[in-house]
Amino acid sequence: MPTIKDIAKRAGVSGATVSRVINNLPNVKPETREKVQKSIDEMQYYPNSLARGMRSKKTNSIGLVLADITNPFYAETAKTIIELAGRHDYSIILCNTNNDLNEQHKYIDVLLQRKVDGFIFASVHCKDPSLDPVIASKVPCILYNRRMLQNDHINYVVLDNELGAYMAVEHLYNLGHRRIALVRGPNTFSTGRERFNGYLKALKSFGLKYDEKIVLQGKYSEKQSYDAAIKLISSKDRPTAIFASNDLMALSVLEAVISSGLRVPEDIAVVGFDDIEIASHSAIQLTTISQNRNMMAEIALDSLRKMINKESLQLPVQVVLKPMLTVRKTCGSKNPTSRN
Amino acid sequence: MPTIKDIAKRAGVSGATVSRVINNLPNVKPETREKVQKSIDEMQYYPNSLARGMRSKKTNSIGLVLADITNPFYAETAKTIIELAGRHDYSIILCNTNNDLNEQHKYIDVLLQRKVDGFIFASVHCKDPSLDPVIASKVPCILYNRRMLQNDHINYVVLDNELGAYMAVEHLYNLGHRRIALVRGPNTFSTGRERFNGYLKALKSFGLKYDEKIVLQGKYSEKQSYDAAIKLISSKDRPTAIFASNDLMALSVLEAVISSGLRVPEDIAVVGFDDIEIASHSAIQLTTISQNRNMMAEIALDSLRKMINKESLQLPVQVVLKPMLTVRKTCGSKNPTSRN
DNA sequence: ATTATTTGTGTAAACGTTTTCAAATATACA
DNA sequence: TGTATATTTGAAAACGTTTACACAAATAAT
Repeated sequence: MPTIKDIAKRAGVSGATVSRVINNLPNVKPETREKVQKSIDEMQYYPNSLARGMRSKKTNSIGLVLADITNPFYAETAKTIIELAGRHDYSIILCNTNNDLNEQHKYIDVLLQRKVDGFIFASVHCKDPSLDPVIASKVPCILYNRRMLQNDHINYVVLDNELGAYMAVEHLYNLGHRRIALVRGPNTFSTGRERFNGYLKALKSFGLKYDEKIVLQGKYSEKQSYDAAIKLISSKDRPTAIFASNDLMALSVLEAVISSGLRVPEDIAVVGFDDIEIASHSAIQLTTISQNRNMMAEIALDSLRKMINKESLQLPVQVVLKPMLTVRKTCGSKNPTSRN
Repeated sequence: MPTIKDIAKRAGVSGATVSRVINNLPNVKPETREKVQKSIDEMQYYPNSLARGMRSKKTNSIGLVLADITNPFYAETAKTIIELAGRHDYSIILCNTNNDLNEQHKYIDVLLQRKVDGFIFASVHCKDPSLDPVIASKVPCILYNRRMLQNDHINYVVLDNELGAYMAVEHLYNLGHRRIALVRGPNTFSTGRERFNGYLKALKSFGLKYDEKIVLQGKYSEKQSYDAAIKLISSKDRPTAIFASNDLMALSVLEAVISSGLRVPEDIAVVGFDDIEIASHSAIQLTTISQNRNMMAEIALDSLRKMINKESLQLPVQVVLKPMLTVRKTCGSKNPTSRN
């Protein structure tokens, strides 16, 4: 592979001049520039980004650490972030933690060695010591989708999950449901907690009493939600509606309901959370809580870029976006949200 | 950020010795090693991988260039590859081309500058000049899922798409279907071509005549398939079955059928290709062609690693895996493939 | 024509590692 | 004890860029 010196030699100039051409710096005679460019093209020269990074102390890379790329929620996020990052010449190093703190710890180690310019974490645990080295390193960093419990000074972009959950339950209540079950996410995730709190808040505000027998645990994106739903369905005082803490769980709940020979929404209504692509499919038609994922990703990346470039920016960045209720068919409403 | 010199100074040794400790090289006195390690821990030192890469001529990174991360097929692939790569200390730089040759060209440029140790392409076009620089660079490279038309010496792992398509049509034929439509993928993708050929081959072998009126184009993962299905459904000589060239297209076909008020499989049978996760959902139950994606990813990565490490390996690597028919409900078969 | 300024180019140091080579120290063997 | 050998360590060069600085050449101002 040719280096800057090879180009310099062939073009009959010094390395410095080649560098100036590569970086489009001024003070290069047009004909020199042309001569150099010709050599670059002819020799298929690709400037070594390692060497550049060494000097300039910037790698133009961002570590994207996410929970599960096969969850459409994250896939859609990753797509947007890769796209936006690319426009600003950043590459994305993708890490998939499966919500495992050990995995995350290892990936953080690697990314710190790779001297990434910034981190995006989607999604952290409420209490997440694996992030300590990142914070200590002072490398810019922002949380996405889930936030931490303490750590008041850390940047994040999240949804108002409490409000989202409230809206979901409110919708069910307005449709006449009085016994509303929750298949909730883990307490160790802010989303799990906050959506649970929204559920509680809604119950209270509508005068429904909290019944712990119909609040079951379903790990995110796991088939544990299926079992939870089966349990709910077969209980003697069966709920008329199930609110699942995310769409993947809602899909599992749907599976359970269907396989039990019950109908949605006639026998049991179902609401999800996230509005992943498949939720709108005519065979699914899941009523769910939507969020503007593109905006969320955009805010995360823009903030990160500003931190990296030391542009002025009110720190910490702590953005809480508003959710939307998207009504489809799984709750039996007569007024589905119109398609865009 | 501390460097190797800072550690050396604090531990009272030379940089060389620190390097030996970091790399677990022999010939370091145990107490020295300990002393150095202590400094490393205390100072939160992370060896600069750029500098290491400069010397060792290895970046321990692999460029994964894929068509669309929001297509579960690719998301599942990415997950496996990231996981396997991590085990061998490789990081993945993820690029998302949206099947756009220009995008791909830009990403390749970036990856060549980043001096990735290898490339995985999922998925290329039949004719794909954007790959020329990669081939010229001699950086190890393997194609995944789709291959190129000429270029006989390039490595790939693909499925026997022709056979898969044949099996899909055969299944429909055995269920009594005689008028089988195809919503096909682009001719510019090997999968589109090969699956089309398999379709043709099956028609011929079962004595069915090819009718171009029921072979429509549907871009992969686009809603164009929806329109194609609508057209098929509303044609005067309506087909009794539709074979879609991948699952995402099959999902769109299902949408079209449902929204036309027809039933699957009673009025129209549907087969897909890929067996993405959602295909097995009880609300979908898509009969489809399955492939062992994990094995495919594993072969791709293992081969690539061997090329990188210059281990002996029969080149070119050109693996064609066998597909499987997974029978569910969308064709009306009484004998679904048993779940694992 | 002389000086001042601008423009264009090259030299060399620096970025943080790894690795070769040589030197110093420790150990084995007689 | 002396020599041969093995072990442990350090100095310095190299990887491929960018950039500060110096200088030469070209242009502008007097």
